[in-house]
Amino acid sequence: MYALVDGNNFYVSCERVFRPSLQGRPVIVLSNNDGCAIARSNEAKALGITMGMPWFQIQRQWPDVGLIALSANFCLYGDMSSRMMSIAAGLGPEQEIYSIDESFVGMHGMRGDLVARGHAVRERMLQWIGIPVGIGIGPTKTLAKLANHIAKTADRKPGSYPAGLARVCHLGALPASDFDAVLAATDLGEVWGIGQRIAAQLRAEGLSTALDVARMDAAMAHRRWSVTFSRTVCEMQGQPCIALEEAPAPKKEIACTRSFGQPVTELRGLIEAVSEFASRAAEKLRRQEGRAGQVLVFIHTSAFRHGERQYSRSITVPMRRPTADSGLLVATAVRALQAIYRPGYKFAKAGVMLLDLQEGSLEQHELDLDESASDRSGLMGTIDRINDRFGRSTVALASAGVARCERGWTMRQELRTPDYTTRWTDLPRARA
DNA sequence: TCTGGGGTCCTAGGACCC
DNA sequence: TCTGGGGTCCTAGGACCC
Repeated sequence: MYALVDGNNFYVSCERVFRPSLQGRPVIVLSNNDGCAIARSNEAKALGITMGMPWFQIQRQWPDVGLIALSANFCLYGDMSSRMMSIAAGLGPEQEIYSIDESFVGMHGMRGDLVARGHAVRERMLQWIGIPVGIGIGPTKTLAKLANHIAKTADRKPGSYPAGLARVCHLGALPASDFDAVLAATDLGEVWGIGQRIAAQLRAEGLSTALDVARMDAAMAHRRWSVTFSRTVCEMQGQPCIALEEAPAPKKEIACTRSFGQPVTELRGLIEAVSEFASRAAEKLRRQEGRAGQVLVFIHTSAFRHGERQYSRSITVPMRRPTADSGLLVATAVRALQAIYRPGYKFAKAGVMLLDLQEGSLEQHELDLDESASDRSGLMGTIDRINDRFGRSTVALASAGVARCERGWTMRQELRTPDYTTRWTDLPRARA
């Protein structure tokens, strides 16, 4: 058996822990640049605000409903996430951390009442960190995920499912007829692995529910769609095809990309942005002790501005040898940028990706008489430790721009809450 | 005026090889 | 009139996830 523990409206719930006045009100959390909604409280969902809806449109459509919007505070969410994961780990012997607010737990060989155990962990989560979660249990990860959806929906919309499935739902414990009835009441689009495209194709075939998917022929699903989708069908039938991954695999590519707070036309601004993105990506790379063999840089204008001239280009540059040196990666990224930059456009977004990643231990050395290319891994380690201790960009490369306030490209975050749990000066105060 | 960021996997088709 | 067969590797693009 597998369980999936998932925070309800996670980012909103994190904010509510430190601002209880947000309880019961429509609250949304906005993406970087305060661009669009990426988390919604139940009240905001009930209003009709959808995932990814642009903020300017939401303001226009719901001007007078007391809606509270907050800029995303990923420091806070990341810290709350690790607390949540350690409590979720109490559910069973194995754990996979699947995303910032979701964790699969392997419950193989566990005896006793798994539903009661789920409720106990859920209560502990509420009491210890104040985050409400839903727990789904099933014989495969896909069914656990579906059970989680049912647990949360039954909680939020009474009457949609039998009340006993709310908050903690164990699909593996249901009699066959009840199992079928619950799946028949669930849209196929809710199944993990079925996105918009496949959902539309299945509907065109006359299928509409999760039960219809569970009754498909897996071999046919492979022939007509893909192996990936045939695995989804098998998992819906209770046959595990997707393993629990306890240790996170090293990344195969690392990206740092951002939309700008304002359009950028000058090369100078783009150089600053690309320098910063490349060094952020290099930091992530060193954290997994990897080296990059290639650097990709892209820039593009905003596809949403229909009246304006559009330009979009990317370029991939190989490194002479794989490296994790910020200086080399930044210099390469800037050279790549210069090759694709064209004046006269309003650039909206840029990004750097590190590709062809390899393990640091496999480094190939070469006879090198050029001192400028000497090994600076010690220096990089020192920079990383300083920035870990004193905060991001305490030490940075000068090409990323020194006067932060003058950089027009940095993102807008006008509605950001304090870093309650990760910065001494932001600690909440308790009054007697 | 204003529309996020970071990933993975699979497939098809072309290049290339013998 | 006639023009092989089989395999691998790489890349771009699609689809999916949160």
